[in-house]
Amino acid sequence: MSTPSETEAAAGEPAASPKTRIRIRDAEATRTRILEAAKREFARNGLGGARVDVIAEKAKANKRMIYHYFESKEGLFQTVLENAYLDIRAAEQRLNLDNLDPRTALERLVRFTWDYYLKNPEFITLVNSENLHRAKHLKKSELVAATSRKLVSMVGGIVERGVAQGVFRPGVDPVQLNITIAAIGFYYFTNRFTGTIIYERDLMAKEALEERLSFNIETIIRLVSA
Amino acid sequence: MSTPSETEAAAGEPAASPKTRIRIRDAEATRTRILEAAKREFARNGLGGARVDVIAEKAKANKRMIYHYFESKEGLFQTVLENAYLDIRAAEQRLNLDNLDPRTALERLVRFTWDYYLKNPEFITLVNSENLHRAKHLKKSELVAATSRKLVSMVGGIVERGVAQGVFRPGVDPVQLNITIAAIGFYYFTNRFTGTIIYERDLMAKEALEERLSFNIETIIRLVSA
DNA sequence: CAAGAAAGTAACCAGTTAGTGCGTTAAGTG
DNA sequence: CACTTAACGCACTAACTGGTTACTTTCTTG
Repeated sequence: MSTPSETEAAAGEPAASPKTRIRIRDAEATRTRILEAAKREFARNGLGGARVDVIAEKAKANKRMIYHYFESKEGLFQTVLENAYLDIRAAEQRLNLDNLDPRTALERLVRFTWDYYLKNPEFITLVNSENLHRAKHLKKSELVAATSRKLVSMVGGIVERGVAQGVFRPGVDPVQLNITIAAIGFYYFTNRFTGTIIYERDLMAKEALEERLSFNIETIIRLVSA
Repeated sequence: MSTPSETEAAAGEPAASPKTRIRIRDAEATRTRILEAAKREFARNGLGGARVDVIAEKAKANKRMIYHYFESKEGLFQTVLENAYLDIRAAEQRLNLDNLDPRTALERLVRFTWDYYLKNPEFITLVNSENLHRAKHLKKSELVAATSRKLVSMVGGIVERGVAQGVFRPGVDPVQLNITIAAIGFYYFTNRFTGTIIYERDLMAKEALEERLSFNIETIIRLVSA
């Protein structure tokens, strides 16, 4: 929020400030604050329900700046959404599953996906909002499609290795597997409110979360086992 | 939609038209038209994005009637949502799974759930919208909770019989199983737009749908098999 | 059949909300 | 230190939108 850094070297005419210098006018920082505030607001209320004024206020930026950097409310949403996808895809790549044995790799992916949804609930709501709008914003992003391709091929690689080692059965479509891994976590979280009523159980209680994760791992392992 | 039912005996005094009598003023019919139009509009745009004027227009009713029958936009949404839940729960009960052998019963439930989502896409969007609003409307409906209880116990019964017959493994939580059956279908449909981009595949193509359904059945059967 | 009740309508309103016009101020540059 | 460029802010608006007021029409019933 506030800027704790020093203003020291600011005096010297031609820049020369080596460290984090206080910048009253910092385009990058403002842009980032807007993006961060927008993510929260869009996640909480959806694209339609989000209020531009609220985003501006929470970002401690002027509303005019939003239109300056992102053109429109939808332009802002598009950027937020694309960043969200790139973030999870990047995190998945960092898992380095190719070095693990197939079973462990798969379990790790299931666990990661679960944890990511749990710790980044905005992701789920953003995706839901985008689907309500028939993916019109995501369609414009070639980058997301490209990085997703990597994920699918990574899972494909795991399955292949598993089959080669005789621990996985052949014929499992990596795309279907991927969808299933996402589904069993995504559904649980996105419907946690209605789910708590339908199943008369606090789905977000610590034990409930642990139980579900175990169940999900079991589901996936049984699905691919030879 | 239209009222095919009998109005005949209603004659008594004047009127006396025996068949589908044109009724300029029909409270029940108007209410139903509003409900139907609202379901579509809420499903297409969510609670926040739906427009009361549009609902009135599509229902061929005056906007004032909406407030007359449902008090508010949210009141209308609540009724639409509750009806949607009651409808799927009733359809599930009609499956009569208790008379089938466990494996067939489970497969039939997976297939039904899938088909229901496919043929009633509004259900999914309504549920999503409700979760965006933290289930504040569904909380008020004791009826939905009660009927859902029946579903869970029905699945519980199937699992028990399966275990008794030695075809299912013991220890499978009916609630988790239920969630998983819903999840693997729900996720696929709710994210069909972003999914088509992410997985670079038309998820709604005929073959894709068939393939997914088979995969889902396989997933569930493997999950419970002894 | 009068009369009240219920169904239906049109015009309207007050509060919002995405988006802008235009002026101000800070930072980089020769 | 002029001068240009980019960041920033205020105040405004045109269009919407949920909800309502006041009124008309049709049905039912004592």
